Amino acid sequence: MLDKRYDPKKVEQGKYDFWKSKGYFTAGDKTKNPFSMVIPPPNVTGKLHLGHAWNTTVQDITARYKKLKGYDVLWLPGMDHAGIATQAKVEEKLRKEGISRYDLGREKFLEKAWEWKHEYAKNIHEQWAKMGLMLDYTRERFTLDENLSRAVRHVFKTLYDKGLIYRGERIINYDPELKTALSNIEVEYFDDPGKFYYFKYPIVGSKEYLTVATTRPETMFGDVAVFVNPNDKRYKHLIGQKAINPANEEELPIMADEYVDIEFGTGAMKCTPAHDPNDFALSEKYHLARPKCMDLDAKMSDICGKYKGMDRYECREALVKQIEKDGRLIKIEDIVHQVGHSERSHTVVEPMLLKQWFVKMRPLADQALEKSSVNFVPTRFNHTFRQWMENVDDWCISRQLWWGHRIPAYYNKQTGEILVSEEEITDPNYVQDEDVLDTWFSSALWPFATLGWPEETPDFKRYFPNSLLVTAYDIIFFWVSRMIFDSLEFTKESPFKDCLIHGLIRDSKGRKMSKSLGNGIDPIDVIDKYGVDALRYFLTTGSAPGQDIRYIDEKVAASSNYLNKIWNSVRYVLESLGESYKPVDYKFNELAPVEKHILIRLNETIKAVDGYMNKYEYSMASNYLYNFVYDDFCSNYLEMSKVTLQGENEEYKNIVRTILIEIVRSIILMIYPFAPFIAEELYQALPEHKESIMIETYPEAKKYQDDVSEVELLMKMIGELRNYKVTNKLAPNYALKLVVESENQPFDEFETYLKRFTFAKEIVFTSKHYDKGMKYAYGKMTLYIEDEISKEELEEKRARDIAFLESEIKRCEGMLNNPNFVARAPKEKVELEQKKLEEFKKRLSDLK
RNA sequence: GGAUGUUUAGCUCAGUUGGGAGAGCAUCGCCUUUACACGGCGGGGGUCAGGGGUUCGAGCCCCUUAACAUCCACCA
Repeated sequence: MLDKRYDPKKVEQGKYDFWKSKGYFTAGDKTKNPFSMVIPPPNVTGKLHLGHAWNTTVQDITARYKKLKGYDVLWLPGMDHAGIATQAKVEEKLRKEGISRYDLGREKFLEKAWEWKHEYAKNIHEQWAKMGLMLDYTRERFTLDENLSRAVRHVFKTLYDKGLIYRGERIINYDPELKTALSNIEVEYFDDPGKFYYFKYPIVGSKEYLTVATTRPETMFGDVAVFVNPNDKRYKHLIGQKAINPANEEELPIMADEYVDIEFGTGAMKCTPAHDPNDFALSEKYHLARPKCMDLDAKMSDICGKYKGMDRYECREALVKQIEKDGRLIKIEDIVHQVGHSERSHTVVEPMLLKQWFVKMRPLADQALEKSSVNFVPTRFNHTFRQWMENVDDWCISRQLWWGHRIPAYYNKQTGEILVSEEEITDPNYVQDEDVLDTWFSSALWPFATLGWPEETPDFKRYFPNSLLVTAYDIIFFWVSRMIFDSLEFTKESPFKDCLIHGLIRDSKGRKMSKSLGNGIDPIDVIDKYGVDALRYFLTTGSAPGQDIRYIDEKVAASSNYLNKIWNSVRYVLESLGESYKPVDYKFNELAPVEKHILIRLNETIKAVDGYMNKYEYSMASNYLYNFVYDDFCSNYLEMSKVTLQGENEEYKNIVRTILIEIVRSIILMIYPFAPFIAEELYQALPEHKESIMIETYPEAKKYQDDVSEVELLMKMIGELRNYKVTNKLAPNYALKLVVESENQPFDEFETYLKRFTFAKEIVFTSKHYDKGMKYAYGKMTLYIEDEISKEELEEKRARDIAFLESEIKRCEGMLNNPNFVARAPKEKVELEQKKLEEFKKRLSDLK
């Protein structure tokens, strides 16, 4: 017996462990077709947030739905070592203990990092369990597992041998706090307030000077030239001359290149090849030197004279003061400009000239553009992906960290020769590269490396390519695109068939959830308050694909109320079964119209829901189910069925009970992917059930058909009579006297239902023309309310109805008189409109 | 500068090849009716951002304007 109230805590109790222990999460049934997904591996840096909850719920809904549809579902779990993020956290923890990673050394530090990993992996497992995710833990992976590491080395070596990985000195984004290189996409640009400094650069052998403006005076020690535009009339005569660098009194050649924008600043630009990518390009073009004025701590280097060792910002201030003292400062302008910040440490990144490892992107990107068959949902994200691929730069993959996959490159101590090897080289003449690889280098192999690749394992053969990948749009560049090009390069196939993209979750005001704003919401708190099913339902319904959603507490509460509604309707059905209940075989054609009607609606609903589930349109699917549950089932049929259940016809009672069970069973199965815990609880309470809902099959739509328009008329009449009472300030149970004029006698129970729902004291059925009281014309039938109704009221109602019908008739006629419509529209649509027109015309003539 | 998205009821949002504008919350009225007061029944509230076009018919398709948001690329 179910409790009177739906209690999420009680319902959730024990179910996850039960499912897991039964092995329902484990894939491998070879008699079925495979459906495979890999989880986007969360970072082992902290606890999961609402974004993870959303992402994993979408996958879990898919997995549970597909399982019920008869697939062998593999949903592979795992976690990401998250190089920079984790190392930063571990270092922060050590700092609080007063130690740095250098105090510990590489090996000891890595031990600490592994400790951290184990601790946080435990948290993540607990959260996955709370969310109810049907993950196949027998296949769980971690990006630093030996088999994944082997895949990483294999990929590195193969790309290196093909010339697609190279080591070179280029301008990269450097994070001075974490002391590592970053890739371009790990840099976030913000509008920062800054200053634009205008300095005098005296011309050698002349009294003239050139005004050069810069936002970064501290890099002046690395200047090698001043550039102007060759077409700039102001400076034409200076090209080829020399200017004095006011920072260090060195002579700089004045050179010309089209790159310089005449309009911007003073039209004269200082060139610092080692600290600016554009200047670096100029230095390549003109073979200029590339002096570095900063070291790896972002402190000023040897070439900076008295500023050596100074912090970059302190140097800026001091240098400007010095130049001002020298009388060479013209002005300082306040500006707002875009400044790059490290995605992880949030410090201002420093473009630096460093020797790093790169993936040569052009050939890989072109291949991806040409051969990718990934089907993005919604499709517009395909453009996002393609656009990025078309403009991608080479990918800097080396990181000056310890936590990660060590670069499998070895250098000959004498010759400096590079040896790349998948196996460890123990030859004492060789020393391994100190750096590790970008985390995303290994994540990019996730869909196939987790299945055993590069070995042709049975899992790899069966579950690759994956059926689906689900992720938020913010990591299409970081992850999705890289999986696609690596997969095409190494497996010759796209990594997954479909890629379902969802949005980001925001707070109730639409702001991003962030630690600094303190507006983050812990999924666990939500679960404690409303239950995990309500959270899951909230996250995956009521929004459009690819859109962001806001967390709104009231909506989770509403979800919980909906589940409570289902709970209570099921409880009622179960309680109304009685001792003697036995399911019976019934023939649809022999049922009463009310039963036919609800079964037709049920099957329409199943068809719609199943269709949308299949397209990953969970919002639409849930919407159809919701309307069915509230309107068709709870408000209408459930109430109507009480007439039979409280009546004397024992035989038909059992048919109604059978149908009620069939309906709630279908509802439970359809709500199950969204809300598995309550669904399992309700399912177990059904008179006939398997060991678990997880091994059930999804309801199948039956093709029932019949004319049930009388049932619809009945409902319409009930609605109008209720409305009539409210607008006339009559009590809901006020007993009206009704007359129903009808050509044919409506179905047997028509009167009973009408009476029960409207408290009518008397209903007269007649086939003769009648005309008294308030009139509601439905074409087939006309309803009259015989009561103390004023003339004006009647006239008003009549005028309203006539106006409505006339406008509808006009609409129908407009359509039907259009040869294009009749010729092109679907036949059913045309017929439907003809039918409607006929009915409207009849009703209008009834009124007049 | 380029791209994408958003603009629909007081608020938050749905709206499936173009074919009678919806939900939740809020609000108002009635109802302690034996599944559910985490409820029932009913109501009010929208020129679907503005303009133009295609069409018999546009929230939906095309063009355009505006506001907001996001992403990419950026000038020292």
